[in-house]
Amino acid sequence: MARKADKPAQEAQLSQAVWDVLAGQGLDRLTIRAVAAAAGCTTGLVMHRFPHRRALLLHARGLLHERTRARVDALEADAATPRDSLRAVLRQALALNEEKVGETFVWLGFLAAAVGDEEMNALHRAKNQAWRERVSRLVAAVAPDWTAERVATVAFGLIATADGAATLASADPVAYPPATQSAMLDTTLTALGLS
Amino acid sequence: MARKADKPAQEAQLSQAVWDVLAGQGLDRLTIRAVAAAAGCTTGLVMHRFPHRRALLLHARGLLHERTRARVDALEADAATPRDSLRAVLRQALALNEEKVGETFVWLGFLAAAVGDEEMNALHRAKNQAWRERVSRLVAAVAPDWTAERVATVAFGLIATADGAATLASADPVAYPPATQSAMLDTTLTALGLS
DNA sequence: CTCGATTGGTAACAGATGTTACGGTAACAG
DNA sequence: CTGTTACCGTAACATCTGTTACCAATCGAG
Repeated sequence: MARKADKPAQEAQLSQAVWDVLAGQGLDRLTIRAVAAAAGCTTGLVMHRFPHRRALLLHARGLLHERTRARVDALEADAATPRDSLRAVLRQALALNEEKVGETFVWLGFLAAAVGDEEMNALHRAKNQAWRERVSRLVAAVAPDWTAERVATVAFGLIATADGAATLASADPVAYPPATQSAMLDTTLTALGLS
Repeated sequence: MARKADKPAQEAQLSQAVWDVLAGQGLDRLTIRAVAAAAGCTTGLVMHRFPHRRALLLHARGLLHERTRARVDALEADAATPRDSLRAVLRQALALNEEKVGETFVWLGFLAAAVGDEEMNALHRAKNQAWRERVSRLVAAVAPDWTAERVATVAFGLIATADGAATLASADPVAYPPATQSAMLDTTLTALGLS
């Protein structure tokens, strides 16, 4: 072998650069050169780590999924009751702070990029299915006597509410501040008998 | 004057072309030439109608808003009771048919394009505020004894749910078919005491 | 120490993109 | 009928994009 190069670390750093550009400048400015500049390297390194642009995006997309999964796992493990767990997991999907606003922008950018890109779309569907199963499991734990159909319907509603609220809040933080998002989530959970 | 040219009609046709490209090929394929091809004209006409690309996108974005506003107005006028009105208006925000799936893709594309584009973002905020006021008004009509704060919170929740469901369903129509979306909305409305 | 392999930067290339300049053409005014 | 003016297609331009080819630097193996 030759030089010591921590490939996974570099790939993670490049993925981070993809996030930064995506959250800060939008999808159309997401170019190889912009990513390289954000990562503090040249386009050469980028193209040595990833065969082409799509591979870079797909890796960054997977890493985003992995990061949120780890965070949600920790939240779920730390919660005392199923109710707390469900609420905490849904709260982390909201755009309650600057970091989450950026993350929602990134999520939105990837979703928009998935239009007309089957592989990206498949990645989204897989991640979303895991997310749906998790919320369904938590709902079932809080309401053990519900039918599977009602659990699925309510889980869908909660996911739509949380993702939709994060999207709205990211695009208009003034109209939907953290306290408003939080109150809305609690109101929804209470109405559904889950709080 | 010279040749007869129905400018508004052409602008609308070009906006429709923007719409088609955005829904069918995604945001990164939304180029002047692609729009011209979809509209069946040349890039010359496009650049004669609009000073630059951004103006074209902004106009198309406004037209999308206008179209949905007209549709929602009609639904609200046709409804017999406030409850029916609220339900009908929220249902049209879902992705219940192929056309609405495409429209959601377009909405998503514009939202992603608004990242890092202040003018586009301002347009989104204005449209969203009108949407929020409308839903708030309908909720208040169904539940006249609620406080203004509860009305606002519930309206936010309903908008987030509908928009989120439309987004999820557009990206994964198999997992979230029309019947599932519809059932979810009714479940949410019932839980909130609005059906 | 030397050779080879690996790493990563430089620069070039082909293609696409937004935009502009120009020319022909059709309709209306007189 | 004719001149003028709005209309719009053609083609060029400069720029930006993804991608590739090439080369210098660096480190481990023998």
